[in-house]
Amino acid sequence: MPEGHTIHRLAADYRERFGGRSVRVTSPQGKFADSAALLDGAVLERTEAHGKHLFLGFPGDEWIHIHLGLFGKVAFGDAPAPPPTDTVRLRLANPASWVDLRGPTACALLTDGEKQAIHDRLGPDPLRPGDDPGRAWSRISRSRTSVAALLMDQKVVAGVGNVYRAEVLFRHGIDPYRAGRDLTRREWDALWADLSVLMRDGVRDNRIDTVRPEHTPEAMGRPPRVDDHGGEVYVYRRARQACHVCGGEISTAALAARNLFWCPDCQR
DNA sequence: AGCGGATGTACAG
DNA sequence: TGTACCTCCGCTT
Repeated sequence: MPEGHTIHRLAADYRERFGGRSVRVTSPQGKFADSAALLDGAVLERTEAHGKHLFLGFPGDEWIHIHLGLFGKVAFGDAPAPPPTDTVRLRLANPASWVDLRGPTACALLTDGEKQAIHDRLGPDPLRPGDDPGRAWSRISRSRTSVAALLMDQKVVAGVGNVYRAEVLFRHGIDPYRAGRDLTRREWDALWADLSVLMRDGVRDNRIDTVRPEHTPEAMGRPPRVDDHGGEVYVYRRARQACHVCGGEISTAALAARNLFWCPDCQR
């Protein structure tokens, strides 16, 4: 699940169910138990997302910093909460709702300064209003690194993961191995604008859909595809299958320990 | 029962 | 560049 859209959605969901009220804070698994005890009963004042980082704000400029990593999961529900299992790192509960966090890469109590340090090392986020794509461009335009690697670098752009990377490069016909400095400003601005729209849709729908209406199975006269990850996409995890647009074979390769997917015919 | 992956990051060298 | 870490699920035996 977790690319930036998931985290922004979580920030909104935590706010809606728990914001502005006192919350019970526990760590059934124990790894966050000391901090949970400090916060138990405090009011959740605000929530915030930057890229894949989630921040839950409590009085005194104290923040729970959550990063889901690859495996982290969050589950919300209506009261009464079920008995927690021993993998629940963090549970929030109030009379109406509960939410469990499992398997995060990070769940820690931070000061305002420590939180600021995280913001400072992240690039602009297409989902944060006012974030400046020019900051990303200044790095991209000077880099010999591939645009595929740059899009995954959270210091360059915050929130893009393996699915949005593959999909946005396909939608713009860009070869993932092209060097950042060989991108034009126009191409970058178009990528950024597209990411903003795609990820905003992702927040709304809680899934990633990137296929334009004219390329859906219905529009192309194909059988509806069997969907194995929750959204309709052009290339992500479609290795050796037929491209929705040109019919050619989708390629895959390992790039920095992640699987890259692209259509060599459509992306040059 | 046991394995291999997975929308991620950090650190060692 | 490799490896460790977090958890769950679906596949194979």
